Amino acid sequence: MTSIRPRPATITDIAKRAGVSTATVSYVLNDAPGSRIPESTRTRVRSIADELGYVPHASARSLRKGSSDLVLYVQMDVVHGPLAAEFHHQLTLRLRDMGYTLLQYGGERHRGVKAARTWAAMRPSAVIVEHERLTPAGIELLRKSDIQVIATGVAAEAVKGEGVSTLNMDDVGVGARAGEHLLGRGYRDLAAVVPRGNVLRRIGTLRLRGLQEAVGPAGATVRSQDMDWSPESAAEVVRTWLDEGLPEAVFGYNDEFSGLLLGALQDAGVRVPDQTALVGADDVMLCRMLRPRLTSVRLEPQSIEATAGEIIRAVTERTEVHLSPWTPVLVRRDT
Amino acid sequence: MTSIRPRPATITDIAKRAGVSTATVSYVLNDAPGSRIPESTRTRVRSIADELGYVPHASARSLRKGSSDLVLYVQMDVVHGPLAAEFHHQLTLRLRDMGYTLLQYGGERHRGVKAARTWAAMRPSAVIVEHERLTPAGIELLRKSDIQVIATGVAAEAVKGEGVSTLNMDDVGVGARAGEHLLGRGYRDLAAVVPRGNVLRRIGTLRLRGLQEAVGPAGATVRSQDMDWSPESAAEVVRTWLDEGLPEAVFGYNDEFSGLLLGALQDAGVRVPDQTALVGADDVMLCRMLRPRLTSVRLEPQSIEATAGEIIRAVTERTEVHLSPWTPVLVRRDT
DNA sequence: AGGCTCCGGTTATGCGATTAAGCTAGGTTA
DNA sequence: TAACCTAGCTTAATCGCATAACCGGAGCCT
Repeated sequence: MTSIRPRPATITDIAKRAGVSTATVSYVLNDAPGSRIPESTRTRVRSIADELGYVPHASARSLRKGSSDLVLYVQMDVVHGPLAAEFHHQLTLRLRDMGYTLLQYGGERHRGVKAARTWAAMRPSAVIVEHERLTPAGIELLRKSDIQVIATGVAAEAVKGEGVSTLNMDDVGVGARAGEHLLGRGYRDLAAVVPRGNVLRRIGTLRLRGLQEAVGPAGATVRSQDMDWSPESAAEVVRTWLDEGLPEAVFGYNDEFSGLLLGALQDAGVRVPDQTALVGADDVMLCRMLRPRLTSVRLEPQSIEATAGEIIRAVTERTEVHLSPWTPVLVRRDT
Repeated sequence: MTSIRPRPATITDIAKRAGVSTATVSYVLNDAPGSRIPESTRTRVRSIADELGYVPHASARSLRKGSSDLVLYVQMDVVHGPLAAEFHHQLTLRLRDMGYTLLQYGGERHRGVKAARTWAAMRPSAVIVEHERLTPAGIELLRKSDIQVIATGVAAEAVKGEGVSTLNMDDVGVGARAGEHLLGRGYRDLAAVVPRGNVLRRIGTLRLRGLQEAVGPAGATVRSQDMDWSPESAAEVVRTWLDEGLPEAVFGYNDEFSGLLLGALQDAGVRVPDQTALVGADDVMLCRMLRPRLTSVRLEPQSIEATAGEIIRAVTERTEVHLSPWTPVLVRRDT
């Protein structure tokens, strides 16, 4: 019952059938410049290759050539906002044009040396990875394998200066923009939530810091509170506010958390924005689904194309680049 | 200025330093069973490997072994809902436990033979891919390279019977469940929207069909309309309804589209659900952010673990499996 | 003394591809 | 007629690794 497993065709197979050497086949299929092979042979080789369904073996090729066309994008959370999605897409296309293959690896949740070993085993040209996953030892290991490292995410700058490129997200700026807006509207008694969970908490803390730094000098205060991504948690937060006295304005970390808060506020009979203003962040479609429509801080890409181009430069020319290609901008709506 | 590029350490480097042959190194590092190498040599080799930051070259290894540990998950859109995300994560972990590496390739938007060639070049053990990207010729090419094919998505069954495994999504069932619910509540004049765009339109059409088949026999009618994923488009749809007469109930394709419709309905002063009921699908968090809370049809995973297990079976044992592991279930809320 | 076993390795080969360096037959030129 | 081209290939080495097969010496048995 064990059917014979098909073996992918190799240049050797083609060579045999065409009655030439593998070298010739290789020259033909790669259109090697300067090789003197007549058109008749070329067509014969090519048609046989076609007939056999030949597909070059990428890793055999890169093993021989000693260079890799692989770029690894390490990211475990598949869902990550429209901005990142667009960026990822652009990057993929442009890398492909440069002869690279961008593969996303969402495998392990691990970090440091262990993670670096996994990535290095694939011998990519570069690894694009959230900076939280990097440790000095991990970076060292990657560099020993001549793999470019590009750190992304919140405060990617933190790992700067070790031969690592960075792609920074100005989360402090996001908070600041929210703060400036609320201050301008005359609010002084502010509140903010910070999400629980490893990665999110970091981002949240930075956004909170931006908010505080923006409103502090004007004498405004910010109460902050942890929150989970659930309606129950939102309700609890709102209950605390009702107990302590409703803040004049709330910065809800991002649109999704703000959406939960808005629901909870409405349940509690709080009029938004009359009694309490609300600002989200990311400016996702949700903002325009809710009534009242949610005011938000969006990260405006300065130029996704240009950014992708810089990343490419880091990969191909093996230079170090430091980017922070999103400008936080307030989008004012009803809340 | 051209600094010398570091060369990743190889077993040859280790062998030289340790004063043994590469074979010994290989045996040691792979803990080859049955080889008789004393502990003293083992520790020496291992510590040198460590010192050099040695990481095995995955593709050299698989080239030699003649087998690939790569499974390719071809998926363009990074954002694909929480269900798909969870599934992807499970799959990754379980495949890893079996010694496979799941990589996501979102490269090209292309399909058919050209796409198949790209995938085949990486010599994966299996390719998991939306069935829309597969053509008979493409499948043929993959099979020639001994690559397992697993088709996913809407009506993946369409490509059944060619040695291809399928992972089907019961979108007809989603529509049906919505229909049954609305019928049960006594509505007879229904409306539905179908998203524009290649992939979404297919899903939408299937959900619509399910709805129609469920309510048709009872004499209910379904008006359907195209819609874009934008507030403007939602407003236009609502305007049409106001002109033609408000439907008693609406099936909004999914939660996101329903959210937009809800906003537009509220803007038009329509009371939901009193004047018009609304049912979404996917049961995302958004449902619990909106007020009124959105009723939705969720695809309940029968067992993500079991499903992942079956996929693994297809990959490892090279068998053909056909799965449809999500059951559509109505989640009743306010609308 | 000769044969056997076991230890601690080594040698050799090949996976699929690339590529520098040959090599041969036929034609051209001095 | 000999020397020299050139077209059209082929040979062989190599990338990093795995693995079957082998090998020399020490110790033991008969």
